[in-house]
Amino acid sequence: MTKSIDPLEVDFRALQVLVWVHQLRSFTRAAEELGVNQSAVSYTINKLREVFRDPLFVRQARSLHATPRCEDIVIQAKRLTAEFRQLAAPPDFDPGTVSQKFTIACNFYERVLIIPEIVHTLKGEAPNLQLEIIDASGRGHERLLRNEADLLIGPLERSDPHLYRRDLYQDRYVCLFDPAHPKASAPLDLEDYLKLDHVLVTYGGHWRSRYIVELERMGLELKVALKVPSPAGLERIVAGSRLVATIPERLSKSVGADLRVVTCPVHTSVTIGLAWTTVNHRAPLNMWVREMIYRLNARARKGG
Amino acid sequence: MTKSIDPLEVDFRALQVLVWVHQLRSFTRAAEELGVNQSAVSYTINKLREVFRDPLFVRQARSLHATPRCEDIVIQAKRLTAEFRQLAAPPDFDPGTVSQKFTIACNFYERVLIIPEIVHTLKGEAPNLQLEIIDASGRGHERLLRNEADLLIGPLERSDPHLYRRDLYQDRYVCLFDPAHPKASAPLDLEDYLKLDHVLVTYGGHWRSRYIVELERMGLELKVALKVPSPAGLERIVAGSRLVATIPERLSKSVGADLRVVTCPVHTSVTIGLAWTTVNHRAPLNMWVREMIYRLNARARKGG
DNA sequence: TGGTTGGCATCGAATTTTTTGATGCTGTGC
DNA sequence: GCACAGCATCAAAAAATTCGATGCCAACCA
Repeated sequence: MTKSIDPLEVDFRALQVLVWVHQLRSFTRAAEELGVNQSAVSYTINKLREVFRDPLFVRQARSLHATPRCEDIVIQAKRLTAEFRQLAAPPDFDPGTVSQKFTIACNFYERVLIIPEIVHTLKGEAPNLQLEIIDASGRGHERLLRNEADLLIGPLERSDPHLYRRDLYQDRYVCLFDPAHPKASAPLDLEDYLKLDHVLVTYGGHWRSRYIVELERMGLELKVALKVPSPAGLERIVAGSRLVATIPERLSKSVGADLRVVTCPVHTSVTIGLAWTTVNHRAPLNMWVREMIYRLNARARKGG
Repeated sequence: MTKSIDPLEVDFRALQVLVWVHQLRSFTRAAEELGVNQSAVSYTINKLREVFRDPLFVRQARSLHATPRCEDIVIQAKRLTAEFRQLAAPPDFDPGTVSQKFTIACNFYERVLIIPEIVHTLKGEAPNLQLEIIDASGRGHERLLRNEADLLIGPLERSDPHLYRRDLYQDRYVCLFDPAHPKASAPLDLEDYLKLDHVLVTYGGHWRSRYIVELERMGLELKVALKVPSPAGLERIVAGSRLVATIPERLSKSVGADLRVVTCPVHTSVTIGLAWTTVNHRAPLNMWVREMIYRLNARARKGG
């Protein structure tokens, strides 16, 4: 009779039935309200009676009275269902209130060209966001998969089956010369290019710049006079020297201020894009940040 | 595919499955833990995926990763299930902390003889209880059924099918005389009793004292010289007069201080008891109060 | 006092949901 | 490239829920 039913097999619909019966003081009308048979309501209330070990509702004279315990349970049930509903509702993402952590992995290029604007906009629209920029160190994919970063911005090569990606724009390569360099004024052909003394930016990790890959594909090789891990300080290296550096065009706007910029004769380009994992694919914050970055780069995408 | 499942048909067991999968990072081991088939876990998680419109768990390389939304949901799910468990658990009633309202209906007799001790004990053990004593006005049953009172203490007559009851003790009737009254010293027989001038305590409502009912049953009638609604002030009415009052013995200890008390020749007694409704039958507070009152009257019950 | 009625309880049948066991599929590690 | 781990999926079985009909009880009415 008073067999102990595991409380866990109560569902929120049962609580809903309880609330309606309590509200309407009638099994029959609650059943109508819920669009089910009266005996289904009876069944549900009986189950709840066993779960709570309490009569919940008793008939007194004409009307149905709720026990004190029932009153209590109804109040809690309303709260629990409301909270669960809210939990189940598609999270109405509000940038203004998010206070989550968000980590972006990227490298020098993106830190100089993309990140500042992102940070500015993000901090403006989501002031409480705990934003962190980490160095991808040429291992962006790995860091994504380890959940060390929520989003990777960088030059994307192969399409990794584990990652989602979205391209932002393509960037051509240009060569940086000291303005006094003999080849600095004329258009540069491939033959001349190969004769120059090059500063090679390795970008640290396993990354190999697209123009290097392209040259290799053609069976050619660069005369590398100096290797540097990043374009930081590149300007002062090239200035006043015979060295030539090949870097993405957009980067030259930043680091090539007083240098001569000439189109690179190796016709290829690097694709800058976003990458993320399935874990974050549907996360509202991640989606929102992705969308924002994509929009911020709309101009660059159109070749600006 | 993304069909919208009503969140209300999620039960707490499903949330439990979610929590275990999250904990163990494995459908299979969660299934073992829960003692069900792996495909049942898969089924449940799939249902939750539809409810929450989120993958919840994604496989990445070797391991199962939880989405950010999932992390959030798990935290909430733990809280909700814990709260529901507590709600479903038989309420471990603690008098020290109850702060409910509790209303006792009774009449003059009980207010004088029983209530003071009850109030004292109740306030001692349940300091936050909001206790209210209301006058039954001879309509105690009615007030109970209307939930105006949680408990009725009084002389119980017929056994009302709607009410539960528990008897406390029985009280015989005694007669109060002015000490100077000629009949005050000797034992009183029925013949003399009927010749006396009586003060009849009506107790207000529909109540008829048991000795009156008994006399009636014998076809006898009292010479009523004065009717008063309650024993309040009875002492001063009887003192210095020829009038005789018949009241329950225990009451005479309070209101008959300077009067002569003689056993009433109508051999009957009134039963004082508790009455309550089904609504409160299983309510812990009500049960606790009932038990306490019963214990407090243990002495009286043994004829003290 | 007996008939009528409103409303919850209960029963067997029908329906729906959940579980099971078997099998498929995909990515990993050797 | 093969074997394995582990989730997905399928059909059948089991269990839970709902339905429609009916029972039953108390209240109300004449």
